[in-house]
Amino acid sequence: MKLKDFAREIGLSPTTVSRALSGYPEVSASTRVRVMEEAARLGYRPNINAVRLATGRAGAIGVVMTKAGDYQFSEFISGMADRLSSEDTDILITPMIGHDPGDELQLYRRLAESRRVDAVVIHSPLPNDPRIALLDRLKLPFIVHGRSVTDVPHAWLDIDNEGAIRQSTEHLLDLGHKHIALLNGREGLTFTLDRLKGYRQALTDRGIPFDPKLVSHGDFTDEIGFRFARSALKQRPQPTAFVAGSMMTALGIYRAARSMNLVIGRDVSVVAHDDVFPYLTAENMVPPLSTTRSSIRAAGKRIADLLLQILAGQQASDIQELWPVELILRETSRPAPEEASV
Amino acid sequence: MKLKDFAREIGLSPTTVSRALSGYPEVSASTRVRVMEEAARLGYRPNINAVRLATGRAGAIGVVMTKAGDYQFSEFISGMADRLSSEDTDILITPMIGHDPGDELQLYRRLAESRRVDAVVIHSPLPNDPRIALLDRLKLPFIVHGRSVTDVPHAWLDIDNEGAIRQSTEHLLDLGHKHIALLNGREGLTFTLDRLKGYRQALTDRGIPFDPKLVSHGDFTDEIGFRFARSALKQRPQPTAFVAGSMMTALGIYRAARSMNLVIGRDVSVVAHDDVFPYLTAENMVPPLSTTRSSIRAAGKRIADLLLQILAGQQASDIQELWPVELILRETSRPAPEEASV
DNA sequence: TTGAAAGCGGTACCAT
DNA sequence: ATGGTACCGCTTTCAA
Repeated sequence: MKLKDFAREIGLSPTTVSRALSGYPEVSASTRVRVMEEAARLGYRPNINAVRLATGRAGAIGVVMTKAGDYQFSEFISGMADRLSSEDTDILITPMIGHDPGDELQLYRRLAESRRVDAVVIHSPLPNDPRIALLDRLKLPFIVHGRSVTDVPHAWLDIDNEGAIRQSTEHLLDLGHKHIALLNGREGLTFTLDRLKGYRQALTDRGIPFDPKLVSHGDFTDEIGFRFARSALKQRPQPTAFVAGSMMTALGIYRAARSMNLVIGRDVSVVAHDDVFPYLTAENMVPPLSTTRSSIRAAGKRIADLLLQILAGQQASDIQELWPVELILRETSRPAPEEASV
Repeated sequence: MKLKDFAREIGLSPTTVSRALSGYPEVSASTRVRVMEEAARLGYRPNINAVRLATGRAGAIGVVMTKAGDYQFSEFISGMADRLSSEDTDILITPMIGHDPGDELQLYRRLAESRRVDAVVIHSPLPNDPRIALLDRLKLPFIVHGRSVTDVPHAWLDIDNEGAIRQSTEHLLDLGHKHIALLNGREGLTFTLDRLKGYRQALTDRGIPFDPKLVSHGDFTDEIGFRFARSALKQRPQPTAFVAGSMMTALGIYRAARSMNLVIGRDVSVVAHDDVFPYLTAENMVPPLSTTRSSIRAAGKRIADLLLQILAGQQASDIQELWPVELILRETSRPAPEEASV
């Protein structure tokens, strides 16, 4: 059933029906109620494509699937979905084509040109991220999940990566650890740099020298955690503690320690960052893992909310949220073992 | 730039331009080439919403996010995205509202009515799944990832769950295990029933009695794996092997065994089903995990492909794919320990 | 092979 | 408060 038929059916003009259904103020309350009831009864629904063509709105928020196999992705999306379920806005997943950084820019360009999304989310920004400059130029509204360093004013939401890692490192230093390894994210990303900053700051404050051999970069996989932890644990002096970027890398560290007959929480301390996943929880690990915690699901939810605000006219450059991160002590951060002669 | 302007610009009618760009046969080759070149040069792109209104196509495939925190979700979506990146078809994630089964049906109804997707994917079907009957009635094309048991003819793609678990169980029986526990999926789902069937079949074939206390149901989380494994390992006779539904439950079993000072691969054997995740791989576990393997990413890719075929006119009821599952032996499936006096 | 014009199903301006 | 109607930008029938 189309608007015209429906309107005729209930003896009103298409205009009035459209207004009643869209919540315009100039319709009388009684008419509105009647229209809504009739619509429900007769099962009338506006054709979404017609609405979009007429209004110019796409009714969707775009998310580019940057790379395969990011296990944080679904939690984030799920958070967005949570917020958007009450709106008439969908999430549009656009596959990343090719592998060059240039391909990704091309993708955003096409997304903007095809007008199939009203706004997009940018993940894992670089300092001075070219996507930000591009979207600003294309005038496609966006919000950055994470932070960049750029002159282009824009909306962003980030967790306090620097503070989180500083806290973790300080906590381990408090426990007497002198050789603390850091499993950082992919090189070049802003959050990776922020984490390094937090780590170095904590060391500097205590007068502990920075040793680049104790820092690694890479994706958050169990594999990379395992490899780096093993090689780090073979160094002398042996590190007595790890600050891990994610739950997956922490799993790798556990595995590496076991493979070398070291006991987590006794020989080796670990603090990891936990994005909070329903299927793998820090308190359930053996031993329970000390973490800095920040829900990526909550971030997705809030980001959807902020985008809706931007689309409603809110100034994007006014939106900047830095979320604090909570350090939760469990059983993997323990006093450093006595200095052994190695 | 709109079609009209573009057409005027290059001295042709909108009709011809439209046809040239959409690959209609009646346009002369030279005209087509010229139009395409000019379009690229002048940056003309059809407005997607206008196309959709005119054609009635939504240009998107819908996926309902059934529940939060499914770590398989992003791999599957990523596979779909892979196939769709060359098409003008997006993936639309629709958040699940509410928690009743009825809410989900309502959601599909709205999805169909709003015509914002051309087709949908159904996950985790029940035998005789009501969603299938509904979509069939609503005439919204769909494919089932998994299988149902229904009179409604429909497209589906599934892995051979029964065969996979039968193989795993037989393998463990071959190794002399007599008490094999099964960590199955959520109760009532078709794949859960299929897996149980495979397990029981293998036992029956060897004349081993079925013990319901050795079977558990639930989500694929580390937590559930841990809990069930611990309680199973406290039973007498103690199970000497586990067939696990997922990598996450396998992690839980590893953890449970360690917490009871049992050694995986010696005291306790494990075979798990692996959906293949880039961030957590069976060969990297300690010890490397024997698995039945089937890529969920490949399934997503193929499902997108099949949906495109259906949208192109292929008969949905002709599409039924059952994927075999490969058993890969690593170090966690070993001969049963000598019968101990307990 | 090309073009004119009537849809597709709404929204929103301008009247009343 | 309600209605008439010109768009929104493309596709597709029909005619040439």
